[in-house]
Amino acid sequence: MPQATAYHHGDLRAACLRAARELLEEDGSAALSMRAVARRAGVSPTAPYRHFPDREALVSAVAAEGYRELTEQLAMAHPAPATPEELAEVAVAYVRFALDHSALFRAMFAEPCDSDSEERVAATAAISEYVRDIVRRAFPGADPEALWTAVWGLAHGLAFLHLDGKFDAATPEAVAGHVRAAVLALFGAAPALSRTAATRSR
Amino acid sequence: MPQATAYHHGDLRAACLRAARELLEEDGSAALSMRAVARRAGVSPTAPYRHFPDREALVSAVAAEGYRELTEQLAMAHPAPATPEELAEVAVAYVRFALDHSALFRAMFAEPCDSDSEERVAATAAISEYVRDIVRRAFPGADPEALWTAVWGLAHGLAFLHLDGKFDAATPEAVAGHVRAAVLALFGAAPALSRTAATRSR
DNA sequence: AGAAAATGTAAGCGGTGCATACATGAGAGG
DNA sequence: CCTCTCATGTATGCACCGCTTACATTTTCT
Repeated sequence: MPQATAYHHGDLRAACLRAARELLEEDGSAALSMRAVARRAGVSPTAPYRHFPDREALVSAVAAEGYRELTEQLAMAHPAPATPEELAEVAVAYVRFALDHSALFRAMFAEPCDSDSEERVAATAAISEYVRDIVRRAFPGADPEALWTAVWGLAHGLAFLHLDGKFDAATPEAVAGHVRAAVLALFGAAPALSRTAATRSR
Repeated sequence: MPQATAYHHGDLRAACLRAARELLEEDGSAALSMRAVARRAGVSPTAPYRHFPDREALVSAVAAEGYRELTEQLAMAHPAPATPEELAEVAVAYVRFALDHSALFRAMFAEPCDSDSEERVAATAAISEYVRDIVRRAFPGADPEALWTAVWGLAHGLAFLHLDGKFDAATPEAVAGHVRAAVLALFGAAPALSRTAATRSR
C-alpha cells in the first residue's frame, strides 16, 4: 500500500470511487465527469487516468459497487421469498433502490457499456445468480431460465418506468403500493388469462 | 412555410430531426450532439438553437417520434392480443424495437428528461393508452391499472436488459425466443406459485 | 546508492452546450 | 414599390469535457 505524501495521494483509486459516488448522490442529473471527480478528490484533472484507463472504466467500477449494494438490498427485503407477496417486496426494494440512487442506477444500466470490466461482469453475474436462486426455490416446477428472466425483467422495467417519471412517484409509499399491485396483478391475472384463452380456443 | 434560399434553409427544424435520426441509426454508441446535427444538416453549429431551445428539446422531439413509431410496431405485431402467445408477440416486438433502434430507444427512456416537452408527454401518454387498452380487453376481470403497468414493465425491463447485454442477443431469433419464453413462463408459472403459497400457508 | 517503476502534474488538442451579438432576407403596412 | 420588422440564419467566445503527451516526484527493487 503506497504512502500518502504532499505529492502522492496514498489511495487515489478509492478516493476517486468515493468522490464519484458523492457526485452521483448530490446531482443525479449531471453526467459523471473525470475532471469533476479529480476536483472532488483534490487532485489534478488527469490524475485519475493513472487508475482508470478511461471514463467508462471508472463508471464500470462504481457500477460494480452498485450491483453489490443492490444485491444486498434485495436480500434485506426478504432472505428467501416464496409467496407472491414476498416476491413483490423484493421488487419494491429493487424499485426503491433505483429511485433512491437514481444516478447510480442509471450508471449501472442506462449507459452503453462494452462490458469489458471484469469487476462489472462479475457483479452482474452475482445479481443474476441471486435472482435465479430465488426463482428456483419459489417455482420448483417451472423453467427456471425463462422465469428468472421474466421476474428480473418485471422489476427492472418497473424501476426504469418509475425513474423516467412514467408513473407517479411522489411518495415512497405510493411507489411501493404501485409496484406491489403490479406484481400481484400479473401473478393473479394469469389464471384468468389462461381461462380466457381456453374459452376462445373452443 | 418559409422559402429556401442560399442563406435560409427552408425547413431546418425537420432537417435537424432527420439528421438526428440518421446519426442515432449510424452510431448508436455516440451521444447525440447539437453540433453534429448542425453539421449533418449543413448549417452553422448554433443554427439548430433557433428551433430547439436546448439539446434536451431536440432529444425530446426525436423521442416523441420514437414513441409513435414504437406504438405502430406494437400494433403491427398484433392488432388485439388476447392470449398469452399473442401478448408475447407484442413483447417481442417491443424488445425488437429496442434492439433495432437502440440509440433511439435510449434517447426515449434512458436519458433523464424533465418531461417539459409537450409533444413528448403526449406521445408517451398515447403508448400508455395503447398498452392499457390491450390489457383491458385481454383481462376483463383484473385491476387494469395495476396490470397494464405490470405488462408494460415486463416488456420494458426485458428490452433494457437485452439492450445492456445482460442476456444473449446474438440473433433476432434467439432474442424473440427468449422474450417469448419469459412472458409465457411468467403467465404459466403463476398458478404454480399460488399453489405453492397455498400449500405453505397450511 | 542508483535504476526502474509507480504515481502524481502541466500543457494542449479537438470536441461539446450554450450565450451573445450580428447578418440576411421574407413578408406586412404604407 | 419601398421600407420596416422579425424570423431565421451566422460568428464569436466561454467554460467544460475526454484524453494524449511530456515531465516531476516518490517508492521500491537490486
